Amino acid sequence: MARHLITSALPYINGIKHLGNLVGSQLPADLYARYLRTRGNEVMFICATDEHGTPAELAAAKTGEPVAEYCARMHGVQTELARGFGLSFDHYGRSSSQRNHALTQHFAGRLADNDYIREVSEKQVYSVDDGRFLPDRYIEGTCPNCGYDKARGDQCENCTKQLDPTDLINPHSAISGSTNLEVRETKHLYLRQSALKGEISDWIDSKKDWPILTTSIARKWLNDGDGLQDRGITRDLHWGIPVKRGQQAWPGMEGKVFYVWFDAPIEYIASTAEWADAQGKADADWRRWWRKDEGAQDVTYTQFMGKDNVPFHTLGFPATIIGSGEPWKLVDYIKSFNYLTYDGGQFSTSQGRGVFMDDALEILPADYWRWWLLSHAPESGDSEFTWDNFQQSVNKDLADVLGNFVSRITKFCRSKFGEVVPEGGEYGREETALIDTLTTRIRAYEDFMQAMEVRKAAAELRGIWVLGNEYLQGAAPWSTFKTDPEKAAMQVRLGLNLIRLYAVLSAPFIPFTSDAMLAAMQTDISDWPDDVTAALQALRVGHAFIVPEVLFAKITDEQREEWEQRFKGVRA
RNA sequence: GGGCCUGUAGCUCAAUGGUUAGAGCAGGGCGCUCAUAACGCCUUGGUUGGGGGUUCGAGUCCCUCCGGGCCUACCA
Repeated sequence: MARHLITSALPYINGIKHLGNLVGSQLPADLYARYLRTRGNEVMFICATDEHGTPAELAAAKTGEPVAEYCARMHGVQTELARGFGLSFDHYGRSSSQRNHALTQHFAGRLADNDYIREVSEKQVYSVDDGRFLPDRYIEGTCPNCGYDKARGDQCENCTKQLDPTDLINPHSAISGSTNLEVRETKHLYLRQSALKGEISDWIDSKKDWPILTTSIARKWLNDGDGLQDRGITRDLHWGIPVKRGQQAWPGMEGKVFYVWFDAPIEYIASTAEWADAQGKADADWRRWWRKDEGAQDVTYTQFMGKDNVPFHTLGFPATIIGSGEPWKLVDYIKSFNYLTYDGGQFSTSQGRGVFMDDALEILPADYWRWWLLSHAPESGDSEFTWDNFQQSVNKDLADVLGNFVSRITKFCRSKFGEVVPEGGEYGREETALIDTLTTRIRAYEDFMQAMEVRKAAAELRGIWVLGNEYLQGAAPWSTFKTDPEKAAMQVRLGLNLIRLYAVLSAPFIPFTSDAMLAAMQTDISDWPDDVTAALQALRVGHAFIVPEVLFAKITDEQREEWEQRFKGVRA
């Protein structure tokens, strides 16, 4: 039994995530975790909310809540939504946890001890009226290059010129509008990534099987310009992990916190510790997933993330781990995704554009979304969500191919034999042919799942569903019943067993429906079909079942049009 | 500006440099009547964005042009 550690990129705390966020990390990670579990592996699937940084403080200020309360509340909201989508985290932690405080401070201390930290004194813009230093992008003004009056301090969106905040004409705070800005001197810690460039570069080069998207982004950062740059890992904010050197005070760093991108990946580890705490387990129980000297040497660690997260996971976090000089587990495989776009534009949390997780669950069950998103996962390039495509795909795949298959065989059985697996008849040529084809396709499905080829796995699974309809059409029990009822019984028995088989195979994609299918078949036998012939005999003669409700109601044209209108603009 | 990704049927996508570029959906025809007007079979549909080059052979490699997207280090 292999051991698999799986992490999904941490969703940021400042609001409800949209479908693009979901499909870029949490959902495919869940697919993989569920698959590996059902294949008998020991799995630790970890996620958490990412709670620090300026946007969290501003979001809290907007609602009038203290930031700690805001984060606690939003963590609760996101936890419920994760549950609603069937995300099977072993633990959904918080980057603001005490575990993460201690670990982040520990890593900083180790990095300092190993001379991978340097102090840098720099000048930053301070907004007197806001009472805070402003990140470059929170300063607005007129672009000196093109005259655009809403240029940001890091870049002008209009002419794309890169800017320094001090370049702006009439600079003002993007938060309050205040022009009462001054440049102040402040001191920060930098992680000397440049000193680790060689090691990180060699490590990336050794990953021959990683997606091009992952390695090309990493190489770009490693080799662009002067190569990998040192990175500031502290900020002048109130909300965050106080800068400490291990458990010691860090002279000169009083009142400062670690940069959110320094502590967020460490939360993968901390969240596993939170899991142990929540389960009443010992430290050794989480450390065996992370410390190669305490049991993690045989762990396979896979990370899932959108492409925007790749630099921090290929460079920053590995630099932290390598630089610590301690035997923490480095990631073995990074599965990265492009973006899902919405009707030709971008999904946007800040602009409220697109479909958000709460809206999605309000209008349709989770499995509709899981199936569409995973079968259209943006693996080779950005992919687009349109209501038309969504309606067509879901109706065809789920309602017609799978749902209707379950419906037709259970209802036929009920009308001819009752709600019980019928007796009689033996397999003939058609049945052995079906089993051969099923076996071939299930093995292909396993390969795609193992390789995290999400779309191909979905297509293969769909193909397996189709085999059921093909079989029924050829076998035609409604015909054979008239001349050879025993043969019809055998055909129906096989059909009913296919439902159970499909429930098991489909569980990683559509777990709720899978449960409903098993419930209808009144069985909890969910072993993986290593032997298809045996798997198709799980429901024995005389076993009672229930004809289930329609598994997937179709999306009507009226619904599609209504949703198209409803989600057209921006939401408040 | 620089870098990376991408462009294949009406749509969404496949195709270690190697038969005649394949699937699903949509469209057309036939069949079936168990089923959510569902299912099955057959079928139409391509100058692989344009142009050059390398090769016995290019969707695939090289050059160039055009279109789309992303990143470019203080948002996360």
